[in-house]
Amino acid sequence: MPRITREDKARNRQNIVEAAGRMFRSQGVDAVGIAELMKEAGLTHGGFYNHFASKDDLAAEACGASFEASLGSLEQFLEEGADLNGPALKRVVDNYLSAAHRDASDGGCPSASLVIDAGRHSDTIQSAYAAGVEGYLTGFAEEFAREHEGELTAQEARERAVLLLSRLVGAMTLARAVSHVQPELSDEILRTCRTHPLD
Amino acid sequence: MPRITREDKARNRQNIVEAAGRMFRSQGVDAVGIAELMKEAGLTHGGFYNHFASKDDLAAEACGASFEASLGSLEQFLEEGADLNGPALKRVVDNYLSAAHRDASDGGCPSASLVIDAGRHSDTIQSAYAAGVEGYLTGFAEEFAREHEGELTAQEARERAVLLLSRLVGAMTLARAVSHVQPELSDEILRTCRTHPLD
DNA sequence: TGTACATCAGTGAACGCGCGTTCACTGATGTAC
DNA sequence: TGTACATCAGTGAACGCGCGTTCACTGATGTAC
Repeated sequence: MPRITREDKARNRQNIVEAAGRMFRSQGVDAVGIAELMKEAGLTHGGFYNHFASKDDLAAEACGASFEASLGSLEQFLEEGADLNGPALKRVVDNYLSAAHRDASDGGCPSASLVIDAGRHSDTIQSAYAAGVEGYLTGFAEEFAREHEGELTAQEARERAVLLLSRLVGAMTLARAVSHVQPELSDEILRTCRTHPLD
Repeated sequence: MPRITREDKARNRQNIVEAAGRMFRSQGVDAVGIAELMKEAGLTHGGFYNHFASKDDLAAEACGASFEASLGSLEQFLEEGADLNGPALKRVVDNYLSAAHRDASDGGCPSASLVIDAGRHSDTIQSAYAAGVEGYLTGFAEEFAREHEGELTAQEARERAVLLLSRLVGAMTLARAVSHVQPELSDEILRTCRTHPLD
């Protein structure tokens, strides 16, 4: 029917979601326009509404997709880590609180990048965000339980997950907030929280 | 010279800064328009540029003023706390990670409310934000040193301050991000971090 | 398999709107004498 | 102290701009026969 194939349409849609995922995370939902976003996906702005009912709808889907990708990486990281020496979560933390993640052009972990956007936009976005956060907490809690088998109750593992994610998100958002004017302070925040992730 | 007295002008200016402080913290800098903000201060939008060179300039000043007020409250809280039984910082944490603070209509602590705005706006704002964060860290570190006199090196007190602020900011922003769609998760985050602020 | 045609993804101009900012105007205040 | 006048804070209309969204149009694709 269209002047492109169905496969092309599906690919275009996916390109939009992925571009939005990156741009919304790195610049914030409000700071990215439809035209800019469609251009990044290799299209013109007019076609946007062939794929999504509104910008908010796309934001919610992009948020969900970003979390899905991010959680996928986390799972993979933890599985690989099980074979190496040293606790895998420690390596997750070192990666999370790295300068590279702070400066990531794709915005990095959605838990940190979208934490303010989630609260300030539609409930659709907030629901996708909350589901992603729950995914992170579950993943962390499972890993805590695995690394301290028999020593931690499920409740304690869950608590540690909440404590860890709060620390990670706080440290990363703070580090980003001051990185341009106080790079040493930004580095100090990351370094300190890397060294004592659960103190 | 003007049709109001100099005192009136100064009072108007202060009203604008205070209104901006509240509104920027609770809704974000971009979400608040000049007209809306001037109305809240009891004025019309045209007069804005008699007081400030740009919206960014006001945002920076409002950020600084919000931190000043916030740090003032903190100092006072800590001084009062010295007389009471129980560590004062524990009470600071309980206050910070309360549902009331999460839902505060004035946006609450600028460290948490402006953490994303700081990174995404002009360096003027970011500088004011970074100075405020440094103020919080110094205040916390001093109190840690006071409460554990002789047990902590200055370095260790500073580290604890960084760890605590990261936890507080992360927990508060996460709790706010999910509060409308997952109120139980939001409460869980606050409760867990209240119970184990430095674990 | 071949042909005629309806579909609809993509295009880019256009719409309405709200934003930050500018401007001509006003009139009470502060100043100069 | 009293008067004449210059100043400038406040007002509200207006400007230019970019936004999200809509629309008429296009033409290759997918479908019906």
